[in-house]
Amino acid sequence: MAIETYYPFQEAEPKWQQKWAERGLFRAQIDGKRPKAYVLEQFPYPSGKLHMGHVRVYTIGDAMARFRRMQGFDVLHPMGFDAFGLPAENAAIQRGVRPADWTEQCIDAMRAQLDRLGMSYDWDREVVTCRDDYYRWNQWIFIKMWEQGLVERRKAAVNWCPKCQTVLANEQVINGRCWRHEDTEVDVRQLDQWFLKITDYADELLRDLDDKLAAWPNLVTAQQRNWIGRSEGALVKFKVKETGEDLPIFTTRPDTLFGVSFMVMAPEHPKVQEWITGRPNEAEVKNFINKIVLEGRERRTDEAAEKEGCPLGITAINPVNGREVPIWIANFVLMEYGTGAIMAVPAHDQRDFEFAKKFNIPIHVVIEPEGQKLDAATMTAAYTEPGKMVNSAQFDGMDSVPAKRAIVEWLAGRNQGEPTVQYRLRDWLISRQRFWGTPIPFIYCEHCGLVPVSVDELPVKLPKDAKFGDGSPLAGVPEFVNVTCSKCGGKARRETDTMDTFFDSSWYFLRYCDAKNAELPFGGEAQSWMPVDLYVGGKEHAILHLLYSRFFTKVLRDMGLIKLDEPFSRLLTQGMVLAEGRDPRTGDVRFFKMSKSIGNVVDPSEIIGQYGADAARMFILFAAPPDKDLEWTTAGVEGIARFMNRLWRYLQTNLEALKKGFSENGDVAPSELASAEDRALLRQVHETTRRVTLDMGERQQFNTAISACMELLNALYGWELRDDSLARRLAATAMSRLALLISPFAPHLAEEIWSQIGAAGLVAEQPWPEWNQDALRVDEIEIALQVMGKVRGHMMVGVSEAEEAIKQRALADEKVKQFTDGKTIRKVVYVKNKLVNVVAN
RNA sequence: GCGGACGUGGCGGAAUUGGCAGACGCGCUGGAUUUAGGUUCCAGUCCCGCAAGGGGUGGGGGUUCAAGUCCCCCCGUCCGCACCA
Repeated sequence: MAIETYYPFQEAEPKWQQKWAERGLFRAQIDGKRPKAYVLEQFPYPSGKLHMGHVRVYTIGDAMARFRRMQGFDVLHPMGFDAFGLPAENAAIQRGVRPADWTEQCIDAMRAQLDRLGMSYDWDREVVTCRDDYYRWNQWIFIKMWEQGLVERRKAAVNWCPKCQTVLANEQVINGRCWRHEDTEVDVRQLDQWFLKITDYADELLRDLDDKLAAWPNLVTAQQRNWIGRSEGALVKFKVKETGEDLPIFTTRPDTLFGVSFMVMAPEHPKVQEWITGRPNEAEVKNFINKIVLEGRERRTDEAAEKEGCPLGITAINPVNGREVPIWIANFVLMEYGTGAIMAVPAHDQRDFEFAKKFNIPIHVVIEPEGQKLDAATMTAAYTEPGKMVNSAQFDGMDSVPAKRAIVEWLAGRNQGEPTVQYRLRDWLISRQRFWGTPIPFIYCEHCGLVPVSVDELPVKLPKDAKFGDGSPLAGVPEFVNVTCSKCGGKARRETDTMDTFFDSSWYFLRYCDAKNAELPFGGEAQSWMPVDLYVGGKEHAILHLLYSRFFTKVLRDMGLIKLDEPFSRLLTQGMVLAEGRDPRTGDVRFFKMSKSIGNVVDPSEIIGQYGADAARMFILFAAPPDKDLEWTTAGVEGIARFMNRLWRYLQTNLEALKKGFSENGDVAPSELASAEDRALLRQVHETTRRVTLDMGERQQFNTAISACMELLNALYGWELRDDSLARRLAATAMSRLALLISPFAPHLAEEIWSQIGAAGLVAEQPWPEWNQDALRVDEIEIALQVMGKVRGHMMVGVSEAEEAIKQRALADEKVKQFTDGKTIRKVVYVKNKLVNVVAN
């Protein structure tokens, strides 16, 4: 009769969690003698409840942290909370609770859940961004940035989310909609706002992607490259005939300059208003501008949108040939990019071509494909490829590619243009008209104007209460707003905008290194711990958090706070957790991202209650490689629980033998074993050790590491545990090894096995096991016998057997003979320890 | 359109450098234990075939003694950006 034995995780898990805490095993210390490993997962927003996605990131990070600790690294594995943000304000509106109280409650609940999962954090370093011992350093950094000229307050066209009731950074607008409200289009408003000059670092942010972040996933570096959008070209000055002023434009195609047949300015271009004022068509132009602006940016930037334009009735003079061309305004030219004005070459740019056709503007061909003539009258599309220059004066006959440079040099010599680089990246709009964020430490003095708060007056604390609902909550708190100027003592008004919460998360990884520093945001300890060796987080931050953090690191470096170019040497972007659900539209059953609307959310607490934290952790690591999406299935979790119980049952069934074996003389050495079965098992113990070590350390493939452990257990079940000392010791070697190897994934079960078998101390403080090359060695190995690349049989060979002898034996093999019969042997290939391939025809 | 990732059994996924495709797990089939169900254990499970054998990693070509892996051309899926001059 089968023994009904189950691993009692309900008792075991809290017991070991308490022991780890008592021993302070996860407190990070660095002595410089041992290698360090900074393992970090993106900290959560404290919503009050962990979801499966959290469990996945934190399990991956914890497995790595535990592994590195056992390997003898000094490990920093901290946790904290990204605690500023709108949900706390919504809670204030809906339930009348203070954002601070609500947030702190949520933090307590989430910390408890993380502990229940057995996460090995150094809680002494906890960082909570909404506490003033953290956000005061946001303010400090902000003022230092101001001093460095990296902060600007200026009027600009900015994105406004009507739901958030605040402005957003460009990175937070997705297809014209708010990143938190997919259903909400953002408006464009002209407002005075605070910007961080991330564009000053555009070039370095781009360059370092190539070499310093070679270990990052391509997906992320490619997205960042795309976002920064470097583009080389030239600035060319056209002269406006009617006013004598310059109209500078940016182009990547100076080789097409001789083909310019019109110019286009963005409708918002400030010069437009100026130049048309008092002209006969003033009203017409203004009507057009209004129409375009009212359409909204999203409609306007849709590629499918019809090209619309309006001539200004003024002319520009082409610096290369003196040709006079009309200036238009049109919906497809954006004020934010380049100079807000372009030269249009319909023959060689598809947009310009469509526009010219629509409005009957001449087309001048200036580049032709090798050996071919282009006729402007019959062209149906722009020719955008390189080719031979024509109709371009002294440049005729040149290849268009080198001609770019030649033309720019020629222009530069006459002071009419210069080579230049444009970026798509915009400065980071950092101010928010919200309450629950870091107050921007500035005041507006009636006499002195904009004055930064002096750093020794920090923090500028948030008031406890405010009125939520309408407009900026801080503006409605007079005690907060009304101040005296620190310079002149006169009446002043405090800035009521707060910082984008991405400011908070752009440097929290540095604060963990020195979390209690009261003098500086962080000190020298950061130099010892940084960079983060493994950063685990979601792909959704590919540009946003990850770009901002890179920017901050470079800024803080240039302020002299740390010597460091990049914060995260290795990045692991984990996939989503999916579960089966029914498509609300088609009714199909398939896997979806867990969501309330589909009703396929699996609550981690329920899983922990039913199967235990270890089963949840192990399933998550086993079901898919970390960077891929994971399909959550109950059957899969049960499969893992079954493995854990099988392991447990082996221990219980053979407990006396294992305890005895463990107490007798330690691990078995290869030289002690005679029988082939024993040697095979010991070899597998070491082979498993090797595989798990490499899968974890080199490849971060936890799924295959766990498979290897399963195979070892299967082998142990298939091996006969005899009633003798050697066999007992071998079984104990295998069992104790399994405890060590699974401990990064299932730390509680590992401790329970370790203690039951009679081992001293905690698994969490054991050194990681090493594999023994002697144990891996074999005398004989089975190789494949192939004829013409097809496997026809197998054969045992001695590891030191001569190649020639092996080939002869292979040729003499019955199966091989059967397939080579009547054919000529052309060649015999031997691959050591793998196969013999006979080529015969 | 540009950029990135990917395509292997019924399913999740394995396969360091080109070297026995399908490890491990789920599911399924048969059997044992059990009053029964569950649990547990044993055997099987890429496809065709009674077998010998043949076919097989999205499709088509190529290199090679040997290709899931390398090269070329297609097809498809997913993700990001998108009138950026």
